[in-house]
Amino acid sequence: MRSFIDEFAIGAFLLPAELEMLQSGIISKHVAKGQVLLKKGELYGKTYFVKQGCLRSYSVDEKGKEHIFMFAPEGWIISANESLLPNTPAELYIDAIEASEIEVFDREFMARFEESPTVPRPVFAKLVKRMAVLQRRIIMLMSATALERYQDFLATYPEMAQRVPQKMIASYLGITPEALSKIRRGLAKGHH
Amino acid sequence: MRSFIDEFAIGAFLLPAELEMLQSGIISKHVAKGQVLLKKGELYGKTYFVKQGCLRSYSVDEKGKEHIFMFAPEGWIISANESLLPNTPAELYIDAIEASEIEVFDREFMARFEESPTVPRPVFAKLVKRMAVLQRRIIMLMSATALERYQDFLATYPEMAQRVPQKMIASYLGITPEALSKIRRGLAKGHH
DNA sequence: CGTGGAGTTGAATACGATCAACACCGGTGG
DNA sequence: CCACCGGTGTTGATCGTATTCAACTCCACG
Repeated sequence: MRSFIDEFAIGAFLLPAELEMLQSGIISKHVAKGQVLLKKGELYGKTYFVKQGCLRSYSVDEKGKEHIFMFAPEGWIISANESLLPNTPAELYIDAIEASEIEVFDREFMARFEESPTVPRPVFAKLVKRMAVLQRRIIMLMSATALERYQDFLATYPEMAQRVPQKMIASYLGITPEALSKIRRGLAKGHH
Repeated sequence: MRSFIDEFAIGAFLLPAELEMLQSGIISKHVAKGQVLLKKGELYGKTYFVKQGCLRSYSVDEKGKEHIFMFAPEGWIISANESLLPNTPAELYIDAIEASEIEVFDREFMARFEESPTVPRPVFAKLVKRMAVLQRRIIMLMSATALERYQDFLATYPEMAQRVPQKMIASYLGITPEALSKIRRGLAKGHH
């Protein structure tokens, strides 16, 4: 169960004193399944690193329907506004879909992070990788059918299909649970 | 017509010698309307800064249909794989939809950039802002109708609606030109 | 001029949403 | 231990939105 500091090799960029100060801004905690960590509109949107378990971020539209923006299993970072900017209200909800061990980067931590005139490359690299994921998702949403998106999801995140309930996969794919059920039926039939 | 160096105040982070070296890796050039700058699959995907004019990046699906990933008017940076990683094949096409003045960051520039253990905060901040744009787009694609997405596009990029042909807006919204035409008719009728 | 791309319109179609009903567990409490 | 319950997933009927295909207009540009 690696910590954020381990995962990003942040230590290598800092003096021991700086490292300790940074660590003091990171709070480890346990969250129960279903626990809501952040609600849309909250200020000082915290950022979370998942050591164990799985979080998700999602929006809720006018009709009360949830749309999952991302899943965050072990090793992932998740925040409520993809902008890590301070004082901007969260755009998403975040909750735990499994009992999880997480690290919380609080307001002071983010502020300290903001002050630095440069950003460690591993952090930048992680962001860049995530951009690629989002880009791919947009292209898929624009050009692929629900079936194709589901197959792509299975190929890209085989483990998630086991871990999360089907209705959440549907929510992530941008379709209804009923539609996903029918797609799966079609796959089962057509396969032999 | 600001340059990349101006726009991101990169100069403030560097010694004069470093700055000059950096500038030597940036090539200014003029591209004609319709000119293709980068094709999907090319290695060493270059990155472009738009001083004047407008570029776009897009994918082409199996049926030959184009899907516009982003427009890049003045002051924007655009690249073919959102990952600025070296040696990864471009995932998108890039071309000029207007005659444009651009700055090209070539392979050496990117390599030099990659070597640095840290990233200037303005560059990071720009990336973070773009993430927020992509996040919003994904939520819209999943939860909003074509009409809502069009209205959101008009509100968010009022100038683009004037500059680019309608079929490209449709392509950006993830719908067909016919569908957009009908949506516009509906708006015109319903409005008085 | 005339030609081709852009936009519009209409008819037929397809894909996914909605609504409603039901089967299938996995608890929880009697 | 069993009965009940709520949540998850399935199925079918119907509806709506956007696609596809084809025809036509209108310019911009050669």
